[in-house]
Amino acid sequence: MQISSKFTIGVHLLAVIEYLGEDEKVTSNVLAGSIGVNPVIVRNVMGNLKEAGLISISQGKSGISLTKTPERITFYDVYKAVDSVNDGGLFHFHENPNPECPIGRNIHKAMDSKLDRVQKCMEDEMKQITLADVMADIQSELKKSG
Amino acid sequence: MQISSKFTIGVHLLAVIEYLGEDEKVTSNVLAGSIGVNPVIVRNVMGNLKEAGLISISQGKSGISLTKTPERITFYDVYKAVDSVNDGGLFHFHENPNPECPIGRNIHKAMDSKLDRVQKCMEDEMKQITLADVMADIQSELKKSG
DNA sequence: TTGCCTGTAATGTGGTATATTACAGGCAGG
DNA sequence: CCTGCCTGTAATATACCACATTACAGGCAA
Repeated sequence: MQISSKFTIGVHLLAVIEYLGEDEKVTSNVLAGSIGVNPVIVRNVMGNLKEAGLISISQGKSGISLTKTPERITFYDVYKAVDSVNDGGLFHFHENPNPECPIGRNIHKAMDSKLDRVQKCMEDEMKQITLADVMADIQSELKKSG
Repeated sequence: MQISSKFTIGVHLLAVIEYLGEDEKVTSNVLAGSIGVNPVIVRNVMGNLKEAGLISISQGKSGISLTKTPERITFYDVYKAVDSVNDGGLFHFHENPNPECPIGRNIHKAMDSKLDRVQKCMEDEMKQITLADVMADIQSELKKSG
């Protein structure tokens, strides 16, 4: 299993908006071209990011733009915005443990808090990484390879 | 997306072995009965755990038993044993970023190390949680509700 | 008012998780 | 020795989900 590519698509999308945003009109087709996925996927992710208040969308000259500075947009923001992990949580628990069995009856209670702890740890780490970090790495790559 | 239930099945399975192991012969059918999944799934997970050196399997009186104490079996051990996350990593990266685009050309390099960091953080947390912790919670639940 | 752009629905498709059946091989215990 | 349960594993079915694709309605801008 893997976390949906909507997450990396979301980050990519924000990076392009930040990079081109000032000079060029950014549309879902431009974004789809850079990301290499269907424009409809982009529009859906765009919608998620807009709902989450990370971008604003207009059809005017500006097109799509960030509502915050890259320093204030974290991986966690994007991850939550695009619903990378559904309500059931990161871990898929087997659904029919046997209530007749002492273990089966209690395994959920015994494990849930621990799994939450693991998931929260991952999410906290995502809060530490920002779009600005990604932009910095991209800039340094661009400087290297021209 | 979610991490395969093979992981929680694996932990459940180990818990049952630890709980019944001394008194009763534990077979894949017994385990499947407690876990509520098909015996073949159990046998596959059993195979994974055996390869990882967490359990030993015999057809004798003892049936299946742990090779380590519960204190020395971590969530991470089980997670790795059952291949919860495939080689591509926890995050599914979109596969065709456009090399013509300065962002598309560098997004992978810019994000990969950060995503690895997040995944590693999760895995490190899993190393902190042992089968003994789960058994303790189950025991305390059993004490409560009889 | 014309044209691009977004929003969204409907449908297709491939991949993956789990279930299920079937059967070969092996060790255990009588 | 041989019978029977148990493991290991392959083959197949099914259901679900991610992503692709087409289509079209509505809106804002020039």
